[in-house]
Amino acid sequence: MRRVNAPALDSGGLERALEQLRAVVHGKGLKSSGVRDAVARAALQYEGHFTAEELLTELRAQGAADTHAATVYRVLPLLVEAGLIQESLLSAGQGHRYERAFEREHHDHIICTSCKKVVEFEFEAFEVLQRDISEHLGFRLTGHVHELFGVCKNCQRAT
Amino acid sequence: MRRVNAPALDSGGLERALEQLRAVVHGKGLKSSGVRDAVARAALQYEGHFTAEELLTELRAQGAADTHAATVYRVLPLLVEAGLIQESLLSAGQGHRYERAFEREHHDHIICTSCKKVVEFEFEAFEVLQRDISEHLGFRLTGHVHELFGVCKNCQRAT
DNA sequence: TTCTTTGCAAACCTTTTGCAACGGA
DNA sequence: TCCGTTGCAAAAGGTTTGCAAAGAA
Repeated sequence: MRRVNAPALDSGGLERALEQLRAVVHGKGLKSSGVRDAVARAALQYEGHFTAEELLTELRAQGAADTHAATVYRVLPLLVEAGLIQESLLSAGQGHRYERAFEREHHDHIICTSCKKVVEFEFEAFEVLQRDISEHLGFRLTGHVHELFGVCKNCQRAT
Repeated sequence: MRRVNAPALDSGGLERALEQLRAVVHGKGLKSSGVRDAVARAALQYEGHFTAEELLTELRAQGAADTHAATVYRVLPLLVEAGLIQESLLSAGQGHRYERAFEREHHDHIICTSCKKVVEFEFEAFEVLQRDISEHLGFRLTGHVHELFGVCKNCQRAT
């Protein structure tokens, strides 16, 4: 088991990601667009987890003042489909959350219910067991959600 | 690992559950009520997973014609607090889902992404590993969400 | 030019809240 | 009687959609 960190995507990675997005977009018979690329860039460079609303705020802070919420909501599923981001922190309620998936390794989350801190980790044994179980139950495994909740060291001490 | 089934709650279990609800309610300085008990009964007897809306439909089908959605939304968190039901199928999107928790063992879910079938299972090894990991990361584990997605045997064949 | 994308506003859906009437202890 | 509960309607929060103008190929 090990913690997993999310180093920022460098400009090369950003380029590769946008390239991948364009490939998917063209593959679907759609067109590229500057606005969509801007949303993708903001999502890829966002540090940590974000909602549509938070991404919009970030976009506006970056100068894309007239980007509209509806556009962000329209672009996010495309970015998921292209593998640039993925849904995450499903249990957080109210508002879907996303995080970068492009050039980032698989991981699960443990969340402090007191201070909301999120630690990301990877544990191969889980992955193996999940595949075993799925097979036993007659399923071909395609994905999973695995979130742990607890109280972190800091918050335990504070009590 | 084993499949876990949810046998219906018999009238004795129903009585115990309502008793437990009353205890929690009184413990909070609140009052019992017929409407709340009716919502609890419908929730406890609901087969499978349900949303607030679905529970409301069921209630009305059972003759509680004037029960209002707002009431259901107000009662559900109480039922969770009293341990009669729990949130479940977080990943299903649009609308919180619940299932009975009272006199029912812990389990996780695997969902067929094609036909939406849900199989419930219990795997002690997961529980142990989760505790280990949490400890390693400095957390005191208090809960988790674990949902697997895949394609069930039937749907694999159908392809 | 031909479609797709975007901004805008309105619609939607689920859930929450204020309030007056009702009901339990 | 006192205070919590309920129905109702309105509001709120997140997301989707119809439409005309703007943009990509």
